[in-house]
Amino acid sequence: MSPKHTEVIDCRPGPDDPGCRATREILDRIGDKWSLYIIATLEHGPLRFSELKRLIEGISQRMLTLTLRGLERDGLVTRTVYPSVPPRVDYELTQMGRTLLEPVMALVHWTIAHKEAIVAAHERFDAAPAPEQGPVKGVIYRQR
Amino acid sequence: MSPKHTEVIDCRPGPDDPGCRATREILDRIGDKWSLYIIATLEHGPLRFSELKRLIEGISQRMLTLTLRGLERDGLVTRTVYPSVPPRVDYELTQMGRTLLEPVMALVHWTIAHKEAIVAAHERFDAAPAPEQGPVKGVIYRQR
DNA sequence: CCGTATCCCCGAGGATACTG
DNA sequence: CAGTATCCTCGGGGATACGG
Repeated sequence: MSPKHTEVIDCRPGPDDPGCRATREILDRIGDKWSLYIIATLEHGPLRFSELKRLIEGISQRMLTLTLRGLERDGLVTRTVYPSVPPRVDYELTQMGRTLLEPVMALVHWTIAHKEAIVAAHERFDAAPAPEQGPVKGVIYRQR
Repeated sequence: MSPKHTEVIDCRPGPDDPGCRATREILDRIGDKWSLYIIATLEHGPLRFSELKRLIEGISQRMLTLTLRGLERDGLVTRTVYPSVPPRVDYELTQMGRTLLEPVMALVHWTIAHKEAIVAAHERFDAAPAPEQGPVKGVIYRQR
C-alpha cells in the first residue's frame, strides 16, 4: 500500500494491541454530543450542576449526571462538593480538560461559521433531479 | 471582556429562531462517530466505496452509505460515479470538507496524544476513593 | 439541590438477501 | 462493485419517583 491512504485512526488489530481500541473508545466519548456541549459550556470556569442543566438546553438530569461522571472518570473535569445546605456541587475542567477545549471549540466555531453554507447545500441537494421511474438506458440515478 | 457564562452553542429558542437548532443539528452530525472517521479517512484524497469500507473498521455497508449520503447532502463530500463495469464510485472531500479537516484532525490527534493519560485517569478513578470532609476537589463519596 | 433507581420506548444501526 | 430493502435487536436516553 502506498503511504497515502493509511488508516488515520485505527492501527491494525494486532493480537494484543488494545491501544487502537482505546483511541476509538475515547474518540467516541469525547465526540459524544453531550460531552462536547459540557466541555464547551465549562469553557469560562466552574459551574454547578443546576447551571449546567439550565445552560445545556434539552439535556436530561440523567444524561447530565452520567456524562459528567464519564468526564470525571476520564480526568477531564473535577467534581467539588460543598457540604452546605442545600448541597452545592461544582464542576470544572481539569488541566487536561482545558487542553481539550481548543479542538472542541474549533469544531464548534467551524460549525457556526459554516451553517449557512450547509443549509444552502441541503437545499441544493434536496432539489436534485428526481429519479426517473422505471429503468432508463444509460441513466445513473439516485434515490431520494 | 466577559459575560462569563453564556451559552456557547445555543441561543435562546425564540418563537421562530431555527438558527440555533441548525447549529445543534449540524454539530450532532459532524460530531457523529462515523462522520468523523469518514472525514479523517478521506484526508489524503478520494477513495472508493469499498476502500472506505475496508479502512474504517467495523462500519457496516448500510451505515457507510447512509453517512456518506448525509455528508454529500451537507456539501462536505462529492460522489463521482464512473459508468464502468463493474461500477466504481469515488468519494472526495469538497473545498468546505477540507476546511473541516483541520478541527476534526485536531480532535483525533488530541485523543491519540492523551489516551495514556486518560487510561491512567480511569485506573485512578476506579480505585475506590475514601470519603473526606469539607470542600475538597474530587470525589466525596460515590456509590458502586 | 443533587443526585440515584426504575420503567419503558424508540430508533440507530447490524445482518442478511436481492438488484443494476 | 455499489448500493437498496427488510427485518430485528439492543441499548441510549427520556420520564418519573424517591432519597440524602
